[in-house]
Amino acid sequence: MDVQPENLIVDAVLNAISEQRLPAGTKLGEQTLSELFNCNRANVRRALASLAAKQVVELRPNRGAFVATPSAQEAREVFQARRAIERTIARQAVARVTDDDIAYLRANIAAETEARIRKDKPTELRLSQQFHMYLAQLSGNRVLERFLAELTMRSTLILGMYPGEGHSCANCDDHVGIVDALTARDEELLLRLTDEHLRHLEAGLDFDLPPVSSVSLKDQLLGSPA
Amino acid sequence: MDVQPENLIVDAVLNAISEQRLPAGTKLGEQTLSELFNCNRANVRRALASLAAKQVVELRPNRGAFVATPSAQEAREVFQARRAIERTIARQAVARVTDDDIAYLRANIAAETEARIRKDKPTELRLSQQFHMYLAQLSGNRVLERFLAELTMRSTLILGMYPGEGHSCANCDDHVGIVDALTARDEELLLRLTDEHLRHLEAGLDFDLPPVSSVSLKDQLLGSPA
DNA sequence: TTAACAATAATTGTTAACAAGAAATGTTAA
DNA sequence: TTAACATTTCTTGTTAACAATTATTGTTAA
Repeated sequence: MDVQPENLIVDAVLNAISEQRLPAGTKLGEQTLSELFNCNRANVRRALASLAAKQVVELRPNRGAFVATPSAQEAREVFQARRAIERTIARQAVARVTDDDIAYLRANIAAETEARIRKDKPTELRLSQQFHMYLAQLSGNRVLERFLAELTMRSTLILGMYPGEGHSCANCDDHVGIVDALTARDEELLLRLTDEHLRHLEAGLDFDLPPVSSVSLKDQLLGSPA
Repeated sequence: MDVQPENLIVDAVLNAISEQRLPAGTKLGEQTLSELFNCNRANVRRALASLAAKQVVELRPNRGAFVATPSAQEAREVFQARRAIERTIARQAVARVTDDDIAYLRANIAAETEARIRKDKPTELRLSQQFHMYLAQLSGNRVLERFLAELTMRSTLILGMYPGEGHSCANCDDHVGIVDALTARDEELLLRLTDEHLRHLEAGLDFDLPPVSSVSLKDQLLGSPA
């Protein structure tokens, strides 16, 4: 059995968003995608509908599909939802985590740190998301896992739209603390650190400055006229 | 601007599931729906894809669309997710609730109680779901609201599949307690009652007895051969 | 009667052509 | 040069016909 082309498209778009190669607002034309993936438009439309259901793509009637552009309000809601969900995930994870899991998580953090030093932002972002999603898998609750998958994706979009100070180091540090709490099976500490970690992320956002001027071709071709 | 037929279909199916007129496992044929709603198959397929994204419909390749049949494991996951989400919703609600909201909620409970006495199960189910969704709206968090909409829908399917004792009265009583806690702005009590309410619902399920034999025509035509 | 097989019918999946709408381009007049 | 308008081009939305798969029915042989 071969892979459905629509899933290929969905995964490709999600990966691109995960690594911030696709900025918020980018138009996803049907013909463009159908040529890129050698498939007909029906598959493209299914893929776009699926991405829209995940709130990662916005479908404007007669206008086309665009990478979602979360507002400041949505950003707050996303992070509040993450706190609600990751709290429960953490409680489940601390009860189910094995030594192998902890080894994996530490390796993940090491790779993330290394990516940060290499200034490889895409890899760093992907690994950070992977960290959260691994805990979600660990929880054994696929409903929460699916919800969090959507929320981390939207979080990446939000981080791309409202980039405050680059607090990537703080991110790794937080993750280390979380794994330490997991290792100690200290639930109370884990819950506190998880909540604080998400608040750090949210606090680092800057909603004021950039209305994120159109990322049109002009800027990409001529560079920013400082 | 007229209404998109696909949204009509989605709403109709969701309403039917809300009132348990559509049992889990029911086949949703494309032609059947396209004739019912006087539209072409493209609209039907979009609607079914949308319902599948909400986890309310299962799409089996080359086989068609069926109302989802949540397993016992999924049921547990759904209720755990609800506890996570409704906890945060309750915290937001208690901070934002107005007297008008409380009046609405009490009227809703009254109607629910009356429906129970009338033995009007569909209305009772719909109103119970409405109660939870009103609190979700009150929270002001549309992400959580959307998640809960999916979860309440799946909960109704679950209640239909694994019906334990009819604890509808307990349901109303729980709701009364929740509104009382809201009225008193007693957050701690509210959180406790909300959590307990969801645990009551889950505890009332009976996973053992009915593998829910095919709800095929036979039973509907001949009745159960006691 | 039952089981296996064959033929038929019905349903889903795919494709391409056409219609409708929006964006881009080009033109004209102030 | 700019602004408004008309034309063209491109993109999305819709429809219907066809292909492929599955389910059903009918038949035959044990």
